[in-house]
Amino acid sequence: MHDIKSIRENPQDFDNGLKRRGLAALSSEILKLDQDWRQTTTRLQEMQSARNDASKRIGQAKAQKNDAEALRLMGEVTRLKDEMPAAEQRAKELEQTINERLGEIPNLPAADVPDGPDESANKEVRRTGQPRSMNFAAKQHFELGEALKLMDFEAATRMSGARFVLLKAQLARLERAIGNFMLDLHTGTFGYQETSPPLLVRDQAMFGTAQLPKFRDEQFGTTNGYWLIPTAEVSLTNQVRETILSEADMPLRFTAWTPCFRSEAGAAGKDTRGMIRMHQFSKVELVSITTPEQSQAEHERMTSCAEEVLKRLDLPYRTVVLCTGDMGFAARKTYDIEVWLPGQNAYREISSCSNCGDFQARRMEARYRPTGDSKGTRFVHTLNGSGLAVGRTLVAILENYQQADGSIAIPPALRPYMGGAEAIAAHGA
RNA sequence: GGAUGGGUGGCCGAGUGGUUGAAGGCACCGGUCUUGAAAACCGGCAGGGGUUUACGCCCCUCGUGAGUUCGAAUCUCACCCCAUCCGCCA
Repeated sequence: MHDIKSIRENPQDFDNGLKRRGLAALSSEILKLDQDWRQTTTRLQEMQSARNDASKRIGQAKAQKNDAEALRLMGEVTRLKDEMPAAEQRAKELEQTINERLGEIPNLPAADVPDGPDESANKEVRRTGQPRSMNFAAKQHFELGEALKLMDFEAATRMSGARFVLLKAQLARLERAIGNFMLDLHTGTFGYQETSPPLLVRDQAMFGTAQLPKFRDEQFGTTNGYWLIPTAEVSLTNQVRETILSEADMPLRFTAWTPCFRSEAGAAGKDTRGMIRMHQFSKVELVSITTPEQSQAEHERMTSCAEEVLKRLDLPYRTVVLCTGDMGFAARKTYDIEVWLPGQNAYREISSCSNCGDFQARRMEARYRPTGDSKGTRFVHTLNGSGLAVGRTLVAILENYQQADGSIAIPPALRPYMGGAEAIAAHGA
């Protein structure tokens, strides 16, 4: 949500930001509504003030038994009140319209975000690790998983339809190992607080992190008004909704390993094979709540925390900064981390780390009180990142650690979580 | 699902029609005292918005929205949320 005051003060900056995102200018339309609202409000407040004043004097007149004066004042108030309802209604309508419009406008890109229309304009900022050379043709993860008889798309489809998968035995355990490994790293080494949050949330929470109102179609909802979280970002970030924190509390760092649910509306035909794009997947999420001064450094830190997972798993990856046209709705700047998938011969997104600035905080009313200042509050900054997508990490391990015979080596960092096993043996071996 | 109780400032908690935006406590900020800290004491301290060059002035907010009234945190209605007990249940 944008600050109407900053639009008033810098309409040109606002429109420029939208333009960088490929959107039309909106400031003049918004400001026209705003001006109308302010005029209406000022007029209404004058009437309210006059009414309050007269009411007070009625009380005084009655106390002094001056019934004539009281009666006269009552008449005055009655006359005043004739005009008030219309102004009240008008002000309310305008306010609602403005809020609806503002709620559907995405965050503005940070100054150092490269301009561009789509992912082709994203900029690689670093490349880490070398794709392993294989003396055989690399297979894709679903070929490997199905050959192992441990990845069952058919059974999943029979009960749930497309975009679901059922993992078995060593692969099911591998998923658990990955999740545990990531949580241990982020809590133990990086100081994130492990959290086990609700997976069903209300409208307000989804509005807070900006899945609503614009992306309703991409969510799963229950028949009685709950939403299934599309990412733990929703639950973790909304922890601070409608609160006023102390500056000393920050930064707050939370992590959670949860299932995520996405309808994948609009993704028809994309990534239909395999488990790259599922209706349900698990992810370890990182969320930080910071002061405005801290958020930029925290963004770099968070990205490096996510990267560390890939380093420890010895998976090659590259980090890109998304261009203005490819960023998500709430982000002011985003790094994507893309892991190398030899079976696809491509880098594929495995993490997305975003600094949302105060955009979500405004929607959630998440504020803090600066130290040494007992008066006044400021909005916090919120950041979120995958640390990492667990399903896609499993995909990456399968493809990068595949052996000629179809078995999968287990990365050393995960072996303690796999009962010491060094490989997932080929079926029938 | 049934029954009851309840939603007040950062937190706890008074307050049932009239200068109450709200006692008291805690927290926080400033000060006195102290070698320093703590304690004690003194003072300050809700949020949002409009308007103003500024000082300031004004409006709104006691879950939300309607209503009664000259006037509502206080009365009425609807809704939302929370708690407890019962039922069901992992």
